[in-house]
Amino acid sequence: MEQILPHLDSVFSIDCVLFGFDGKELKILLIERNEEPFKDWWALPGNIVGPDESLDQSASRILYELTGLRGIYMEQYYAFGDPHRHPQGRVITLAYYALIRLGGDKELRPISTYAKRANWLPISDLPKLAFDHQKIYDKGLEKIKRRIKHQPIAFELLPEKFTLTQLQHVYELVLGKKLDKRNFRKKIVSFGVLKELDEKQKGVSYRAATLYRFDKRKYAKLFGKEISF
Amino acid sequence: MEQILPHLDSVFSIDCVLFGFDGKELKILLIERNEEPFKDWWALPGNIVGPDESLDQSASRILYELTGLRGIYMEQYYAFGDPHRHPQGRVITLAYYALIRLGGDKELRPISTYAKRANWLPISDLPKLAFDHQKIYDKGLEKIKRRIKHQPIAFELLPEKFTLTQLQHVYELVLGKKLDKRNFRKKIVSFGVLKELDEKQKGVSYRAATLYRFDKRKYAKLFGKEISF
DNA sequence: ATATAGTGTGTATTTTTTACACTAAGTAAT
DNA sequence: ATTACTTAGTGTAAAAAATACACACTATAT
Repeated sequence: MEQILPHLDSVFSIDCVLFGFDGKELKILLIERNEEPFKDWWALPGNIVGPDESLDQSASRILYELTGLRGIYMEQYYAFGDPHRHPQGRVITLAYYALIRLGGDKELRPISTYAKRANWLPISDLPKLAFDHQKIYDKGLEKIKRRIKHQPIAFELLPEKFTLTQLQHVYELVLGKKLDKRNFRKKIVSFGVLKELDEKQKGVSYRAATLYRFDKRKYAKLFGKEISF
Repeated sequence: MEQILPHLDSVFSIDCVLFGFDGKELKILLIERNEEPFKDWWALPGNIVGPDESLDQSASRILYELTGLRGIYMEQYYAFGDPHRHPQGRVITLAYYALIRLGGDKELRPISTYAKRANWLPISDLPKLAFDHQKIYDKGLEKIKRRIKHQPIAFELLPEKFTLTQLQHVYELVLGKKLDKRNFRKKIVSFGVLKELDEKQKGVSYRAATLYRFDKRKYAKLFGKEISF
């Protein structure tokens, strides 16, 4: 950390807080750095914005390179630019978040060349993070807490077909509090973005719950409108 | 516009959407550019971030240089970085907004060296703006519309002492719709951030309204909590 | 058949939101 | 001093939304 490092010209990067849900816990994707500075530390995946990329494009590319995923709802939420946040020079980083369903059908291939490894770690037990990444993560969590109350983004964390209990679980994890089952169902159904399927959950050793799908058409109409949790 | 301009290295700037309220209209501060590109166009006031400035510091400095104001609530709300948004090179700009009371006690001195002049123009009748500034402004307006519903920021647009009617007027302008007087008063008072003064409005040719002040201590307690309009 | 574990449902109460109209107070003009 | 004018300031009833709360059902495993 204290060794002499080359100076960089002013550059901008994008760091992603990828929230993932595996059915049980909320996790974020972290990489273990293989290079100075902060060698061997855990850090948010991120990269430099290319000279001819738009910011959103760049974020999508970075997400793709790190996870193999495409078509994920991502949103820029803040710029971090403390002059000393990066020891090698002035690097302003734009923070994006994404919500991702883990496990199940598609496997992720979080391969990044500049990292020793990548891993989904539960947010309940995060290691110390490189740079100001703790701050970036904190603000990201705060953002989705706020946003999940007003916009239907929770579905992004779930597989295509899900049960209402799973959906409630997501809300409870993100908001950090228990919700009443009956009231939750009443409300979420009243938004009208869920489609009840003729299908039941499988592989459980108890009464199987009805599966729901997220209705994109109705979602499109609702988007922009205020909903409230 | 089509002449050859020097190429800039990657840089970041800050552009401010300064919303001002003069008692009647919502306005924003614009400057008329005196240099290429977009010479003679109206543009949002903005500037390059200095090498040793934090972003918020930089935003405060820029606001100060452009208006002479200090201690104004400002917030970064988005980064705009289309690769071709600036004809001279890749310039990512961080958008900040501020809410400002116009007229009254302190006069603004919106002096900027690189501009022919600066002017507060009503948002109901804006000229064509340079660069992607229309987009930046649009998103800023959208942001404060959303924020004014959930956080007590409307006061920033009013003088220290104000009437409830004035406050309602601000809400109506920002939200773009009429509100019911009685319901508005009930609600705004119930938030508990207003202090009723023993003082009346002066200089009006009708019954003078009671003045209110914004109670900063209660505000501090409320801040972070959700309120809802 | 029985134990187990999660599913799925309704109602009464409280709180919040909405809709709505007149009197009071001060100023200006005559 | 009367009158006209303009905005301030107030309450209630109805509707809608949020909350609190408990038990029977169903599928599986043993």
